[in-house]
Amino acid sequence: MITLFENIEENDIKKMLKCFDARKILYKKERTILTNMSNTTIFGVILSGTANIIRVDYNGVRNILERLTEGDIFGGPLYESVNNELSIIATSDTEVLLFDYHHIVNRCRKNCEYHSRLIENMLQILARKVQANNEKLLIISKKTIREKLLEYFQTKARNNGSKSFKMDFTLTDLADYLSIDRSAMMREIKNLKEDGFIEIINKRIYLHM
Amino acid sequence: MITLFENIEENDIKKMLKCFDARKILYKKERTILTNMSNTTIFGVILSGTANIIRVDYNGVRNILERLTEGDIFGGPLYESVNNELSIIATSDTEVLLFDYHHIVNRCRKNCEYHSRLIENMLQILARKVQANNEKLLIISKKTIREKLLEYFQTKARNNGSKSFKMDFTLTDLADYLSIDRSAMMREIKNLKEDGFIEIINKRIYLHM
DNA sequence: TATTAATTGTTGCATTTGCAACATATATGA
DNA sequence: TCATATATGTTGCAAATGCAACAATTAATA
Repeated sequence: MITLFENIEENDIKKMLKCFDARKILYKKERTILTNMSNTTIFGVILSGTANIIRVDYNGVRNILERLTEGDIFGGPLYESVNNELSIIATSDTEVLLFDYHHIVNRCRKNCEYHSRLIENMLQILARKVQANNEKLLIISKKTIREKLLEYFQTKARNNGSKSFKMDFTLTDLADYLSIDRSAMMREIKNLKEDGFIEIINKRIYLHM
Repeated sequence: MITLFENIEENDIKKMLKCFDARKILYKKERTILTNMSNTTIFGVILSGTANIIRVDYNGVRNILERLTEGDIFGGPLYESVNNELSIIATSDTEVLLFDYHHIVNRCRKNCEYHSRLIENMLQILARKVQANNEKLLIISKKTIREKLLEYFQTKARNNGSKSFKMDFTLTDLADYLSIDRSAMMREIKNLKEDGFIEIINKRIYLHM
């Protein structure tokens, strides 16, 4: 899986980060990495750890938009025209690299050769993000909770090249990720078990279909 | 709005398209531009016209994933791991340019200078697509039909820099876009009107909030 | 290890939604 | 222009969902 600095010399990376005025920051679990991202060009890369992009609306309803892990990118330009309710929250101790998005898109005067490589990496990462977004759209576009769960489970299993996968969400978070009521989801998971579609053995879900 | 060949000389574009073995094809309204995209690297640009990316599942439920207009890109690599139920359908007479995605990512031996420009344009387009995807995710992540409609209307109006916007979907298509039942949506639109939230005057929606 | 916090599991009930089946209006094409 | 197709609008009803409130289990931490 390509990362932003793939195939760039250690030395060149250092130079670039200096040129970008990049800051490496460690966020403790539960801390807010970014909020109110619209109209900023701040941009980040997860170096280690995990984070969630969440929306909490005026009713206090929490929605997990996306789950970020090592190598993932985030920041203003990707949510530009989007409203101001988004935050990025560390879900474990998480190290991020922050800098201004313009440094990626606009070459500086020096026009370093490795900048081309950076842009190519960025392109790949964005293509992957589009893909992931489309996957999620297809999941939550399903009408019923049952179908959403099945589509989610199948997608996870497929990406795992298997008929099973390890849950990386708590069930509470999964409900917020799928934008459904938790208790209704529990009810449906129970149904899926009873109907023999799935089996859950300590945090691993097995698909029988 | 950046297009794929922005800032590339007319002549260079011609050379590139030859090198890419690109085909320009006209699809009549309602014709299928692509289906079964997973595991292909076929890639396209809309030159003129409009198209929808749709999913029709085993129950015959139609879902409009995305609406494509001039300058938009589409194709295998963006839906790679996604299932095989997707199709791209022309919604008006539509001219597209088709070629293999590899030509974008992998520079050929000639290593033409304008290829860098192409990749930078592609990066911008992808970033915009990520943004658009996130917008849609935030809309359909709302739990109720009422909230989905309001979020959709507000997003459209905001992108229009206004308190109103022109509908570019039929209501039937809007329901498929938002993944909700059409009749239930009509009911809710009626409620929104009665509650004074919106007003619809021939295909233009005015927000009063 | 004891205490507290968080997660999982369950249920009744009101509300929302989807579905089916219409009527009406508007658009399209022979 | 007439006939047909498509889009809009409406309703009753069954099914699915969200909400609230709770118990039981598991995890976190003082």
